[in-house]
Amino acid sequence: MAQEPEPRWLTESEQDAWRSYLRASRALEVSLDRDLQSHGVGLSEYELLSMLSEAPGGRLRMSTLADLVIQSRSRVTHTASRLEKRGWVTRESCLEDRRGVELVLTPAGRQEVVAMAHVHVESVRRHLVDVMPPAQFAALGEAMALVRAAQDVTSVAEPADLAPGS
Amino acid sequence: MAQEPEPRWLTESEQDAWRSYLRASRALEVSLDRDLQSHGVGLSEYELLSMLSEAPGGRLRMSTLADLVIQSRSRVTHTASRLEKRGWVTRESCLEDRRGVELVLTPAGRQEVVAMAHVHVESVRRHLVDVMPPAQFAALGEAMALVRAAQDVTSVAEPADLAPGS
DNA sequence: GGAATATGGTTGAATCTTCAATGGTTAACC
DNA sequence: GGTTAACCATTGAAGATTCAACCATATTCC
Repeated sequence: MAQEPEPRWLTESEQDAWRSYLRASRALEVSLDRDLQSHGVGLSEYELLSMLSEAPGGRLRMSTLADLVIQSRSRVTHTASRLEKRGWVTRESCLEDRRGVELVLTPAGRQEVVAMAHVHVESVRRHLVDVMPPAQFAALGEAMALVRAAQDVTSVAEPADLAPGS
Repeated sequence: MAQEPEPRWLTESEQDAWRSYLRASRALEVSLDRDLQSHGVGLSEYELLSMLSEAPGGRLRMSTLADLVIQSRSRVTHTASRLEKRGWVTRESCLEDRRGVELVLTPAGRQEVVAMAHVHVESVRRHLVDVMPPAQFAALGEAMALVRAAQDVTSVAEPADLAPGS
């Protein structure tokens, strides 16, 4: 309500770095998506299948999955339904917690993920990993790990208070 | 068609860095989006308005805009229509090239962008810039600039041959 | 034990994005 | 000059995502 104080604008070099990040991350996403289209999935669907394939028994609870891939529960529900139609996953209700549902990778699904992984890893190399020296890529990873860590602390007190002024 | 050669899988540390990137970039997008929701726009809409606000005369051709923000022309058309309904932009047909259309920021639109920018820059600082030392952030920017550059060369011969096997 | 609250997941509608097809304009070619 | 090919932007339908409301089960607290 009060007169807004002038924000701390980015310096020119911060601005440059931020723009580079924004544009590159967008372009990267487009490329990775496009390469996966050969298997009829986008990156976010692949991530989901990929997490499943790494989990013991190829099974994971919906909410765990949602947290892992950073997608809303609703989105995971819808995506799971689509993947189920294709015969790549099935749903099973949890034994311990009957509210829960586990998503299970089918044999056909596993076969597909493997095929996708081949395409995907080459894609990630070509568009990201191999475009810079290994040390630089490692540094990129470390910087992004900091970003991720910062997100956590910021949004711990989040699900409840989404209405700053009400 | 031939037996696929085993792909060059990522090493463990490459894998770690890639995962960090993927998760952090997703989480970051969510946070930046959420902070902008207070003004009823997402990051991609803001980007569009922002580009417009920086352009001389607050005007830019649709296709230029699409390239700048890395979105499909169709998406920009639809988004522009929504922004137009809100009174933040108007369309004007080009004088030189009558195929073209220019999107023009209205005074009301400019006022909004300024308000959004205040929120946005603080958001970018909190979630990204200020979570690491300046030198590290600069390095992040440089790495991403390489990614961006690599995209360009990769997709130069792209619009035509999108069907590898047909 | 039982009410109140929190959690897990789904649903359908609204919204946004993608995709393929289209109309209008300009450039290239012969 | 006129045909052909490219480009710009839009359109509408199909597909994906978000949002709010909902049901079922678990947990908390008295």
